[in-house]
Formats: sequence, C-alpha cells, structure tokens
Amino acid sequence: MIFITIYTNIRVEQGNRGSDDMARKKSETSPARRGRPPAYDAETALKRATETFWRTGYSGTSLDKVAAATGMSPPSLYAVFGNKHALYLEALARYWEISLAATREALAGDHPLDEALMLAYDAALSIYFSGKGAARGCFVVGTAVTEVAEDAAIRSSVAAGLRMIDADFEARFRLAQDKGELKRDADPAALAILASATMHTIAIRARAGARRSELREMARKAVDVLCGCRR
Amino acid sequence: MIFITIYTNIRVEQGNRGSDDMARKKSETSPARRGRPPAYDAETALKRATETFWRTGYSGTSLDKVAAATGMSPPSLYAVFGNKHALYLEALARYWEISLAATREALAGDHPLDEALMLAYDAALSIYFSGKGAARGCFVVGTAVTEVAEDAAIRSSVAAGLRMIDADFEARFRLAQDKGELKRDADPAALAILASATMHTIAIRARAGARRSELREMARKAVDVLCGCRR
DNA sequence: TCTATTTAATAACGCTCGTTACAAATATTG
DNA sequence: CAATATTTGTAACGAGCGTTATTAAATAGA
Repeated sequence: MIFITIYTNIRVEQGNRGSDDMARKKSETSPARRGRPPAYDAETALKRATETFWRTGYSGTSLDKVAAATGMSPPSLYAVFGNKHALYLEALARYWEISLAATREALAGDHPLDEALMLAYDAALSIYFSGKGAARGCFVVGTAVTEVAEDAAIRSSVAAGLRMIDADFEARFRLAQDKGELKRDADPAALAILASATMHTIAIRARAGARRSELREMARKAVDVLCGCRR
Repeated sequence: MIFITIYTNIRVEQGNRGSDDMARKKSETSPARRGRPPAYDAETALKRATETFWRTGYSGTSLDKVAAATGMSPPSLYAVFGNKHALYLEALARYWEISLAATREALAGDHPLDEALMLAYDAALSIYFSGKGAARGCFVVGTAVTEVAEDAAIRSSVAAGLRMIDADFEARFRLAQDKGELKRDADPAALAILASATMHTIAIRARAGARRSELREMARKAVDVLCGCRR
C-alpha cells in the first residue's frame, strides 16, 4: 500500500491581499520581517499535534502522523518545535494550562461546595469527550502516564500538575470548612485526594469507553459522599 | 553504536543429565515427545515480557527488547505467542488475574472494613512497587490505558477488569452494611467507585514517582473518609 | 544409522522511524 | 534588479520496526 501524504489546511491567512490598508497596518504593528513569511500558525499546529498524540500516545505517534495532521512537513515541525520530544512536552504543558484553568475556574465561583465540584467534573468531562469520535479521556492520564516511567521531563510535568490539582481541591475544601459548609473535623487534604482520585478514575474510564452520562452519575455519587460529611 | 543481543538465561533445565532414573521417570509421566525439546519456559517468558511492557508501554516496546528480556529469538516468541499484540494481550490477561486475585483475597478475609480496604491497597502497592528500580505503578493504568483508545481488544480487557474491581469493592461494602459496619443509608456502589478511584490515583502517582509511604498515607486517609460514615 | 519430527537461530524481508542536507520559494533591503 | 534573510518541501540518511523464509540442531522411533 502506498501512502501519499497531502499537506494541507493550516496555512496562515496572508491577510494582506485585496486591501493595501490592512497590509500597511500590519507592517506598522509588526515591523516587517525579512525572509519568506511563515506559512503555518504554530498555535494551530500545536493543537493538531496534541489531537494526534491524544489518540495514539507519544510512542505510538510517528512524526509523519503529526506532519499529516498539521499539514506541515517534518522539517517545518522541527524548525518550530525542535523535535518530537519537545513538541510533545509543549503539548503537555499547554494541556495542563487549559485543564488546570478549567478546574480552577469551576472551583472559584461562589457556588455551594457540591455544585462547585460538579462544575469541575463537568469541565473535565467536556475535555475528555471533546473531539470527534470516541472519547479520548485525559491527555495526561491517556498518554503521559505511560511515558512517565522512563522520561524524566514528562514525569516532572505530570507530578507538578497532579500537585496543583490536589492543591486546588484542598483549598476549596478548606474554604468550605471555613464557610461552615463542611464539618469542623473533616480532613480537607483527604477529601482533596478523593476528589482528584474521582477525576482520575473518570479519565481512565472515559478512554476505556464508558458513556458520559454514566461518568457524570459517578461524579454525582462521589460528590454526595465527599459532601456527605456536610454542615 | 552496535547493539549485540545475547540470548541467555531462561533455558529450560534439561534435568535428564547425570541420572538415568530421572530421565526414565520423566518419560513415564510425560510420554516423551518426538522432536527437539523446547528450550524455554513460556511462563517465565511471559513474566519477562510483562516486565518489559510494564516499563516502556506497548508501543514503546519493540519485539527485539522483549527478545532480549526473555533471552528468546523473535521467531521463538512468535512460535509461542503468535505476535506482539497477542503477547501483550496475554500479559494483560495474566496481570488482571494476579491483581484481581490479590484484591479479592484482601477483601475476602473476615477483617473489619477499614482493615480489609487497607489490605487491598497494600496488596496493590506491593505490585506497583515490585521489580527493581523506580516504581512502575499498575500495568493496566501504566500501559493499557494508552492503547485503549485505538485497540478494541485491549479496551474490552480493561473495561472488563475495571468492572470486576468495582464489583468486588461494592460487594464488600454491601457486606459491611449487612454486618452493621456501615450506616444503613450509605451507598455501596458510590463507595465502591471511590475505592476504585483511590486505587487508580495511587497507580498513577506511583508511576509518576510518589513515595510508597506517601501513597499508603493517602490510602489510609481515603479509607478513613470511606468508612467515616461508619456504624 | 537413518528417518521423522519438533524447536531453535540466522538472516533477511519491506516498511517506517526520527532526523537532517539541500535547494527552491518568498519576502525585505539596498 | 541584485543581495540578503527566512521558511518552505523534497529526498534522503542510517537505524530500527514487526514479521517470516530458511536452515540448523536436537530429540525419538524404526
């Protein structure tokens, strides 16, 4: 079988076609670089690369597959990201940014504890079930955890991310305790671990084929237990 | 760099050297097969292959690495296991057998609920921290979950295993409720999900470099919460 | 000893891997 | 227009991938 790769799709909009005003305006903001202008948007490329790693993992994804997904040639990918490992590391960092922000935002509003937790799990489910086709679960749990055993850079990224989620949950439980939503003798650190654990089990099950409604139900029940020691 | 693979190590003991009695005895029990006797033990080979997949994942492990680990040549591996995929599937099935049995045994004794749960987590930790070098965590979480997105056979194995652990935990919580160890209005299914979730988060964190003592402490606290709705 | 039978290792298959020289393409500057 | 700078795609690199055809080795039975 012959595999013909057709590079397409994410070429940067030139923009300075049809309107000289816009072209001139653009050259005012960015002082007009010298050589051939970049044809691709690094941001979009990173997103497409992430999608690919997400499905088939780091070791299971070849650079040719990433090239096909981004529409870029391998040398262009190297020029922008360095190499495969650096590209994955950047995808991982970006994923942490987005998913940590989502969790933090869900927990930050002034909702009751149980609602706040459900918002966090709903945010996670939105990510785990994003993209077309079957659910991919969490990018970290689904792809990074495998590499973590032999790759120090990935390991420290994962370890740091896990600590942050734990800390966010713990802060929210501590706040709930201060506000009287939680019993005085509850252990915020313990509850935080269980809240993280619930997120991890959902991540695993989503990738393994569980239905979204089923996972939301699990989250619901877990929240009931975690807030059970209420008031 | 030249990589010279030296096949060694797991050759089957011939046994019928030095003593004709033993040779004759052996030919009595097993009626003496015709051709060249097998030099390798499939059981040992599967164990060694598992160790290798466990560290570097399915996609990240080449058949040459497995060959080096087992001391077998690639054709011998194919003769015994079929191909790489079938070999991994067999390793996965065997791992489920062992780890499910360990959990079931821990929960089966007539210990109090909290002790039974801790026995289960201690059994898991023994597996996650087995082998030399840094902890590899859970074989399923560490290697199968990545493949699950694109591999139907691995996916159904993982899904089935997850269901079984859930069921085992739920049965134990239900028993606890019947014995009066747990409040009447506790939800055994919900507690079972959280018990599984705790196991999953421990699996992830172990591979990501967490210390064993730290993870045991997490388990301890989780058990406290899960049994907190006691009597 | 010769033949039949079973397992083992060598060496290669075609293909894909991550990576990179290289030259063509496209822009600004003089 | 020529010179310079930057990004592009083509085509290749050596190495490794999963897999297999082939042949050698080692046993039992005739």
